Amino acid sequence: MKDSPRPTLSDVARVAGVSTATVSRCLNEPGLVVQATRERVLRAVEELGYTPDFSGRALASRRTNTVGAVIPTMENAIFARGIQAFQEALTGAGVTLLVASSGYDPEQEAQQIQTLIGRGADGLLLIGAARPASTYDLLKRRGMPFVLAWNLGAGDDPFVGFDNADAAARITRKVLEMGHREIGMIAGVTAMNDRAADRVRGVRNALRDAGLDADALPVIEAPYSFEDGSRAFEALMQHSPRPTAVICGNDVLAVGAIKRAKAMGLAVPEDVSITGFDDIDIASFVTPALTTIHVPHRRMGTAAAQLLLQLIAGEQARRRVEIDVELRMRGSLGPAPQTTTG
Amino acid sequence: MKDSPRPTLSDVARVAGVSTATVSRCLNEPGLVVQATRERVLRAVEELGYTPDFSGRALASRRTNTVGAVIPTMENAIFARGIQAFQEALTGAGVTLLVASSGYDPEQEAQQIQTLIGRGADGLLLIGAARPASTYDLLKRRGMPFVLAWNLGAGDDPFVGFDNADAAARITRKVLEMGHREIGMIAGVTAMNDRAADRVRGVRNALRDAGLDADALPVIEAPYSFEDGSRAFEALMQHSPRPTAVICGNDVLAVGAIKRAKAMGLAVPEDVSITGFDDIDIASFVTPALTTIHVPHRRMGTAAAQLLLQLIAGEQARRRVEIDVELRMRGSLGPAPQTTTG
DNA sequence: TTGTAAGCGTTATCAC
DNA sequence: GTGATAACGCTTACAA
Repeated sequence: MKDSPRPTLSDVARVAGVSTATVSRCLNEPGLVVQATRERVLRAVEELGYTPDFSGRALASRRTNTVGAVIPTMENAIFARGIQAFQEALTGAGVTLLVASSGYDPEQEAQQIQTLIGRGADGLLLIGAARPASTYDLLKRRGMPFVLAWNLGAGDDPFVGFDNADAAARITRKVLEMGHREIGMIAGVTAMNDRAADRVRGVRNALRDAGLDADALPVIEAPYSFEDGSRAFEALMQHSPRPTAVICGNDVLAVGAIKRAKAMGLAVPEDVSITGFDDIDIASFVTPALTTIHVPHRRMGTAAAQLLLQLIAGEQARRRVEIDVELRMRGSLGPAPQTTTG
Repeated sequence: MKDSPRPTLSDVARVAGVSTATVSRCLNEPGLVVQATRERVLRAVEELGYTPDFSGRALASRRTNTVGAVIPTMENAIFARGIQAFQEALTGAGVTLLVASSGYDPEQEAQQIQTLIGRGADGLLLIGAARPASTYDLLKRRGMPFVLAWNLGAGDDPFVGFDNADAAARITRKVLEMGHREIGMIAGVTAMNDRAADRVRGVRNALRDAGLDADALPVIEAPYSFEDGSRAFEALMQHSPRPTAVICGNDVLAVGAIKRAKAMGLAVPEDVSITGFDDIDIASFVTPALTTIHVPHRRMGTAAAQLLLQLIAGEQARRRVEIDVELRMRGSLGPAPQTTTG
């Protein structure tokens, strides 16, 4: 069990008594090689434990069969799900996925994109649409196929996503419809996150459309954790007048809010309604279950893979794929309580 | 904004009016090049938007500064967290991470390992210790540094993990200490998952040590989802005698179990106690909060990165890093109810 | 059907 | 300090 150096194509060729070209053909186009030779070669491959070297292959063939994805973080359940599905779809097509994470930092994202290009990625998956023009320039100068996901793309950039602002407006209209007028929002951190920012914008739009003062909406931003959702909720309840409904930028914040509401002795939804966004597993498991926007993250990942593969293959494809999201009405949103001050 | 082919080292060399060797030096050992030349070269790099080609570099230098990780799935929160930390630590050291997922299938894992070796990974992170001997052979024949995580390694294989069986035994002893004698278990799927299997074994060991019949322990296996935890709980409650405590193989199953218990009109922990494992965020957020085993997933990921980097560098290192896990006593585990038939 | 040989983009060893 | 030039492991015309 000693450290043998990695065997190369020529090692295999020597052992099998053929040329390197034949070995290469056996591995890539077995049909071009006669059975007897093929068996001899494969036996040598087996014996030496040969694995093709990716760099050599990529360099010679100018193809990598690789795509890259730059996501903000794996610790967000929605990306974990979506990327898992994205990967499964790629694997099915014989393509390898390289994942990098940017920590929501556009500079890091640009850096990671450079790295992935350097690694020969045939195409890229990126999250959201907001990034420096320089990053788009880079992509386009290189003719690098890319797909944006989890949001709509601007211009004619290819995307597989949905309108975060519109969805947020939809859930807000529902809240208004239930009679709420004192509304607060717990948003995800909007800096460098167009999805979070769009959701805030959507809520404001809906308020404005209903003739309310959108600027008066109290918004507290919070990182993606139950605990931060809880804290933000408590802070929001200090606002006067106290909100009867709290719209959250994602389900994790909403679950945190529900928990704190209960701890504060507020009944949900009798005293205060709470809504989420994303419809991750826990949304239907929390009590009361969360009224939220259902986003089919896995389906989005799969569709993104399909589009990206088509773009890479240079096939004709619908470049702008809008994914349907749905309002899921559950127990956490109820009618506004009767005001006692009438 | 047209598709320019990727510029190469010689393009830069030509534009800067120097040799490719000089350009290479500018990028890798700037100290070896005089300032004036360096500036000229860097300007050319900038102008052309040159990015080094990874394959060419890897081929020539026989180094990749890349490590690979093969995890079962990104959809499990504990891996998402641990891998995120692993990646951050690597990035800090200038090393790129390639992530692949195996779907808990040892054959796919072996396949992914081959791919990562082919891509020139300098080292690998693998989850758990149970895999075919052939996989270990492959690794060792190649002299490929690797680190196992989330479990102890056998022999002197390097690992950063903890004793799943021991931890499960610990929580079981606590359950026994609270007076429970009718115990049931909801386990993760144990096929091809040594962590899940070890946890079942640990529970049985503790029962045996307490003089109970370990073989009589009702165990239901369930996939990693709230819903499956719920279903398994309901099934387990049909068992006679009905368990007064249900030990779950992970927090997700436990949260599912708690929810169903409430829906069945059983108070937790008054009527039935429920415990988890992992201590993911939701464990402290569910009501009642989950008694569970706290595993520092991020710390494990960071430590795994450190060990792997040391092994790759050929440095002396403690190869067997056991991570401390702790029993977190919370509301979901209470004293056994008094038997009415006693 | 198989072999020969010319690259692919980089690094690294020599000279100069 | 800088420039030729030979690898690195593989694919792919083109020849045989």
